[in-house]
Amino acid sequence: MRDAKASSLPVSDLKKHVGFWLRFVSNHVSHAFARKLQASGVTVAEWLVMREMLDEEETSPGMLAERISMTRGGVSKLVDRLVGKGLITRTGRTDDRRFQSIALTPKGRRLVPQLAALADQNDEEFFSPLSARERDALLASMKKLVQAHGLQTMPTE
Amino acid sequence: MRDAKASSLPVSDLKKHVGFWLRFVSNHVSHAFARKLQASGVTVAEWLVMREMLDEEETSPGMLAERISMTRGGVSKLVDRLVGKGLITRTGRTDDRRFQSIALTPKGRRLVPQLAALADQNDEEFFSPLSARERDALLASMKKLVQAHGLQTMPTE
DNA sequence: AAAATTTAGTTGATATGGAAACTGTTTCTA
DNA sequence: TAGAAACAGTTTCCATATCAACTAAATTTT
Repeated sequence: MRDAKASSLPVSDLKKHVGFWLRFVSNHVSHAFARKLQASGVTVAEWLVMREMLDEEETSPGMLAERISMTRGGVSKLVDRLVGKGLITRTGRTDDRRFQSIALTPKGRRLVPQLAALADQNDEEFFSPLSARERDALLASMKKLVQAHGLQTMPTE
Repeated sequence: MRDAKASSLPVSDLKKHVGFWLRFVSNHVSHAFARKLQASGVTVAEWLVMREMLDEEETSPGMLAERISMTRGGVSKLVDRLVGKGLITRTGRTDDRRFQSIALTPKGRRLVPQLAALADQNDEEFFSPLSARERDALLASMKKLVQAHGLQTMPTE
C-alpha cells in the first residue's frame, strides 16, 4: 500500500518529449543571456526591440509587436521603458496620426553592437559543445518546424 | 541621410543564433500545449507538478521546486493554486514539522493521464514534421548540451 | 457626408514567477 | 543545554506579460 505507481495507466515519461528538452535548454540559454545583459540594465525583450530597430531605422510599435511576437499592449509598456532609459524615441507621425515613429537614440544605437557582442558570445558559449554539423542539423530542424507549422518569424528573409 | 544601416559596425543577425530559433520554436510548443490544457483549467507549470507527483506519490514543495526548476516561493503559490483546485493535498508532516507532504487527490490522480495524453499529442503533433532520425538527433543534441553545461534536470535517471 | 468599421496605441485588471526578508523548526556546536 | 546556524516554507514586493476595454484617428459603407 505504500508503493507509488498504483495507477496502471500508461502515462508516458515527460522526458520522452522533445518539447520538454527543448524548453529546458531554451530557458537556460535565455537565462544565461539575461545574466549577461544585466550589467547593461537592458532586458532580453528590450534587446530584441533594439536589435530589430537597428535594421529599420524607424518603426512603429505595432510592427515591433509583430516582429517580436508580443501583444501591442506589452510593446506599449516595453517602449515606455526604453524611452525612459533614453534608448529610443517615440514621436507622433503627421501623415497618419494613429501611428508612432520609434527610433533608436544615439545612445541606443551605440549600445546595440555591445549587446550584440554579448548575444554572440552567449550563443557561442552555449552551443559550443555541439559540432558544426550538429549545430547545422539543429538549426535545420528548427527552421523545418517553423516552416511546417507556418509559424511566422519575421518578414525579413 | 534617409537610409538605415548607417552604422558600419558588424552586428550579426539575430537569426544566426541557434538560441533564437530554439526559443522561438520552444515558445510555440509551450503555447500550443497551454492551449490544449486550457479546457482542463490547469496551467503548464501545474501540469509539471502533477506529472512529477504521479511518480512519487508523496513529496515536499522543496523537492518539487528542485524538480521543475522553480524557486520555493514560486512553488508555494503553485501548490496553493493546486490545492484550491482540489487536485493535490498539503498536509504537515509529524516527524519533521518543517516539511509538508504533498499528494495528488483522487481527482488529481484521475486527471494526470488525461493531461498526459494531451502532452503526448502535442509533442507528436509538433514534431511530426521531423523524421525519426531528425528527432533523435535533436534529442541527442539537447541532452548533450544539458550534460556539457551540467544543467540539472531531474534526479531520475 | 454621416454612420459604422477598422486600426494604432494605451490603460487597468489579472496572473505569474523571482528575490529577499521573515517565521517556525530542527540540528549543530561550544 | 543555550545559542547559533541551517533548513522548509511563506509572504511581500517587484517586474513582466496577456487580455479586454477604451480613446483617437482613419477608412469604408451606405
